[in-house]
Amino acid sequence: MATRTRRTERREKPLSRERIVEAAIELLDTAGEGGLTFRALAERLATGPGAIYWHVAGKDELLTAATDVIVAEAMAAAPSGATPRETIRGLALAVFDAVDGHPWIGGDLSRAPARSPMLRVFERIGRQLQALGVPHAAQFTALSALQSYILGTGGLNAANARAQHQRDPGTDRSDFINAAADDWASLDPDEYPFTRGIAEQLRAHDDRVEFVAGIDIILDGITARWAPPVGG
Amino acid sequence: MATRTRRTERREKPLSRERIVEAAIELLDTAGEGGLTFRALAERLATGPGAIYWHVAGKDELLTAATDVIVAEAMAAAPSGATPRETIRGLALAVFDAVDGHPWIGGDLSRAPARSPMLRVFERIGRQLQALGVPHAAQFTALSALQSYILGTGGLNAANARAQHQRDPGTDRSDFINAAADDWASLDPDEYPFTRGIAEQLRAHDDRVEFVAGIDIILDGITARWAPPVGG
DNA sequence: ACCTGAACACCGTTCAAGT
DNA sequence: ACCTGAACACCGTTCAAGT
Repeated sequence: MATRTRRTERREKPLSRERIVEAAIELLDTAGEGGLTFRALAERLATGPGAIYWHVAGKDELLTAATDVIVAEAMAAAPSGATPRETIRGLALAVFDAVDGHPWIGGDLSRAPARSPMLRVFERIGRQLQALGVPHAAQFTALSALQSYILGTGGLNAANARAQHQRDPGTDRSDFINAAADDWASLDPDEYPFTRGIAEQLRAHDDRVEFVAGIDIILDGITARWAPPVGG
Repeated sequence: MATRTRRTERREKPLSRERIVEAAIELLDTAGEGGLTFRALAERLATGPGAIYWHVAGKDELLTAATDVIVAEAMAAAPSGATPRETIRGLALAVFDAVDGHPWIGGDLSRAPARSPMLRVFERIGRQLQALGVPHAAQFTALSALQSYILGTGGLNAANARAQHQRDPGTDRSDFINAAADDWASLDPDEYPFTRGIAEQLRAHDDRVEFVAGIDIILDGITARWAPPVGG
């Protein structure tokens, strides 16, 4: 502490897994998925690429660890609602907002949850399904439907963010949506009557509102089948 | 045609975009997502990597073209059901089975549909929603819910296939599921009571049956809200 | 017009050598 | 125990040169 070596001049804190993951998140948030490089990361940490391998096994593990940090933060912030339905909405929205803020987690969310914070999300949603009165035999099916929907929306939003950034980094989200809506509106009326017809709904929609509407549709379907109407 | 040059000896047909995409699909099906390489592809086509760039813009376009071929084939094979609900089931299952047979399309399905065959899938599903009696103002929301769910399941299945292949290429699907179920069953009862409780349902479930159940749940929710009970 | 294949500018990862 | 950075074995992509 008292002696100041060249190393401590270049780097305030010693290297650690935590600091590496933190730097990786910064890099991913700033430069996108393509920005996470062992060389860029090493430069940011004022070391060589080899040093990182002492603390993490490889790039996959690093990305997974970064995703887990984001999800765990989102979980900690998720409010507990007054009803099971509101709590499920809150948990689902926490995941939605996490992807919105860090689109690069979208691709990694679907990996086998194993012991990740994502397992905790679905544990909590599952308990609310129980509270809703879904019988034991139907719980796996009910949870699976919600899981596919939530992770699917995440993946879709991540893909959209990527496409938007790739087409023109300076472009706004609403410009991107408007371009897509224009595209739909210009489709052949004989081949795509339905898609043409909802082009203006695409233009005017709010991703977050649509997401919650989907959650409610699925919960309606679940409760109609399995939960007593008084409980829903 | 009559003269036989060294080139025609090494390659029966001339290079073409179609042949390149076809070879890419074979490579992806055989060796997985990591197997698609311009060098491997060039070798298979008995040419140099540069030749491929004359016919396709780059790797992204190649992967997209390959995905589109698989989806288009799946669409062509999708049967038209007796009711709107059965037709939607058939279309959704066609996508499900396509991902099952070619897991590498899972990651690419969520890209902006633009003019891809995927747009045709959702056009057809949308028309069935119309036939079901979903009013115009709710059609975008209803379709979005189905879309997120279908693509989400696809992404999840693709991720599972990847994880399974990565952990142990020789392992069977049921071994993989059993290992996950064992994992769930061994979780801390205080922290994960719900997940523990559905471990045996995970072990016994059938992906395809669960997928259709989810489609039905969503359609129940949609019809309960928007379609007259006689029409559902 | 189409193909060739060496070359360029990157990657993730390893590893002998240092402290 | 932890770090360094050159080196290895790859990539996608380009491009001068061929036919």
